[in-house]
Amino acid sequence: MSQRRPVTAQDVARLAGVSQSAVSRCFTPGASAAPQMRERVEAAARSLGYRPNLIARSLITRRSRIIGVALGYLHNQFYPAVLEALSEALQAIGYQVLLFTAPQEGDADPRIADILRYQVDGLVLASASLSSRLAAECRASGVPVVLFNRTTAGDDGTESVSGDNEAGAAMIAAFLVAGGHRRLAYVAGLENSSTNRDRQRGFCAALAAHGLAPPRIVAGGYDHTQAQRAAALLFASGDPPDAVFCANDHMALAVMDAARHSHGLRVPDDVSIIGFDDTAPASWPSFSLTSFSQPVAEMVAATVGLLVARLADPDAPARQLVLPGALVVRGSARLPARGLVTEAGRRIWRPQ
Amino acid sequence: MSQRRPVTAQDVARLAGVSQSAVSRCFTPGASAAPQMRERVEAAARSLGYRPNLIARSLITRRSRIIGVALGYLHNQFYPAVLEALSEALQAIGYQVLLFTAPQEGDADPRIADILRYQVDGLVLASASLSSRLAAECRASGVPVVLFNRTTAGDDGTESVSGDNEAGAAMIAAFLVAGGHRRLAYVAGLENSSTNRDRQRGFCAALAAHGLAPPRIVAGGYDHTQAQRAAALLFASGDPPDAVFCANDHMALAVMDAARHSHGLRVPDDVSIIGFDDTAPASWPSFSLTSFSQPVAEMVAATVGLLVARLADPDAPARQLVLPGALVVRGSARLPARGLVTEAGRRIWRPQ
DNA sequence: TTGAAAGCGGTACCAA
DNA sequence: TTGGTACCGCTTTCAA
Repeated sequence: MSQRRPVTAQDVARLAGVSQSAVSRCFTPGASAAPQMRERVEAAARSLGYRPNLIARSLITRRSRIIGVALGYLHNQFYPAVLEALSEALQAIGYQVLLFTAPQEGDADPRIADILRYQVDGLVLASASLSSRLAAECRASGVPVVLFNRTTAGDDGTESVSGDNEAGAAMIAAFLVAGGHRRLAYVAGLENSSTNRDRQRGFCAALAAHGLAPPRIVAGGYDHTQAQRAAALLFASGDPPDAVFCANDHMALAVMDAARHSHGLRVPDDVSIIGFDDTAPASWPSFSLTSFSQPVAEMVAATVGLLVARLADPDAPARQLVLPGALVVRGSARLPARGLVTEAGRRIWRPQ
Repeated sequence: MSQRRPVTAQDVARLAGVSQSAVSRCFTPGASAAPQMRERVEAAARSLGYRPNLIARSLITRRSRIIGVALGYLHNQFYPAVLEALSEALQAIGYQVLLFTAPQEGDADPRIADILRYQVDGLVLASASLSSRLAAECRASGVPVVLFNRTTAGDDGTESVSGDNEAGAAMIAAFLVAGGHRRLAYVAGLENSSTNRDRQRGFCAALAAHGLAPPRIVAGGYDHTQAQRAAALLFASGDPPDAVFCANDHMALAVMDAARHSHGLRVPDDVSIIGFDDTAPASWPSFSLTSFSQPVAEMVAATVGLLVARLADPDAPARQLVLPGALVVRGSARLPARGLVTEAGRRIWRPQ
């Protein structure tokens, strides 16, 4: 029998012969209620199929137990992995994820402003296409915001959790130089993203520090198709690179495929390719991609930690967390003579 | 200035010098309000940064404009693609997605029962690990439920949208037979899933219809690692198959990688491999996987359509939609002599 | 067209 | 420990 009118606490109260407040108390963890009454109420609730209405509850408690999560491009496997981990972690402490997908291009701000009307208890912004202004706006309205895998340009007090993009990219540069490469290229991610800015800066600065010329830079937009075009630009040119650092794995896989199948190059014999993120496909034998690993589990845990802390104390100082990663060495780039170590089952590079 | 107390319609009313109900009307699409008042209210709302509280609204309208979406394993690229499309489609008509990730193993029912307390307007269940009992329970509580990429065992009246798993698998069998294969294997998905049941049944029945022996069946659990083990079982055996149908792409990629890199086999010269779903990586040159394409866009549109229809009329008859797909032919399986056609830029197989 | 008032389904305070 | 009651922020009659 499909019941049209949902069962309310009032219905349960009537059936159990108690007041509605008593019913409420029976469903409130540390509230006072006599065992016998609690039993009667629970029996009534069970028989009616009563489920407390969380919407009504949050109206008064001013806590929805919902965290908004804004994501962009789910084709890059990094994000599904993040989303799954984040959702699991939040569910484990009694929160649900209200998902918000932002188009890769264009202004997603007006649409995400909507999410605030749902009274989310917090917000995780993991899309580069969301402006920093939006983040500031959310903070102004009192909603804790954590930027994930991105930072704001000026340190405007928005909390963030990210990997060490600059150090990672610098390590990749050092690794390639140690491997004897001299003609380097960088396939860039989204121009306006903080991750791309930091990775590019770290890579270029490290190359300069090693006395090398700046890398050739081609746009990849963190996009698979665009990265294929970038590969064509690089490999069909008169002076092809001997190593390519791609700003993320998603593009690196495209570049590797193009190198091998469109340009007849051997990897790493003819060209070394390195990615960033260390997503699952990087370890697949077809790719065996050397990549800088972002510590997804730790980043997610840190994000949840920041959220929880701020929920408990809205005036806690905002922190910008940068979590260290590791260069996971596989077969897509020529190996340097030294510095390779095995740690926790992964082969990583640790110079000196 | 971070405002602790959120702005309410009452605040706006006071500032604009009108009643609170008037403010409400100004934010209700087809409500009556004099242009001049509307202007005053909008100005006041703007200056205060007022955002109608959707939680409060849904308490009275009994519509949350939230759709719950339950997903399992996001490592299989099929699901991120579905989630993105679903979220976009729902956002476009003013709904948000409340995400629910179910562990691949174990009983996720108790945790998802929670989602009902959020008063979702509808539910999309796209995880095999959710019981049909749960679906029935949701329906009983009056929440429209659509099963996505799965069906219930008995036709118990739960709506569903799926690809034509049986016909697709049968077509794959016919394709392999036409390609001259005789020693077939099937890498199975989750044992208790409807998709696996249908694909296995379709494959086996078609083989039998062609007078072939039943395929060798090994368990893959829709999991990448398990599929690698399945490949080892198949290729290291005394009588390796000359063609393997994997119940989804995610496993097919693992099997292909194992075939090539662990067992020294050439694809498709030594063994043909076919998948199901036609996810993005299938078209990557490294794999060039022949796969039965599930029409994700159409499936998502149909799902949203069912939801909307049922929201409008809860008593509409429940429908089980099965959407046709196509066998997208690439390079991972030997080609039959005839039946290959190009359609909308895809090479597909259409026997007679 | 506008405002007053009655809820929506709960929580939380109060006095009993 | 219990029940009564005043809200939470909004929508929706109903009169004016």
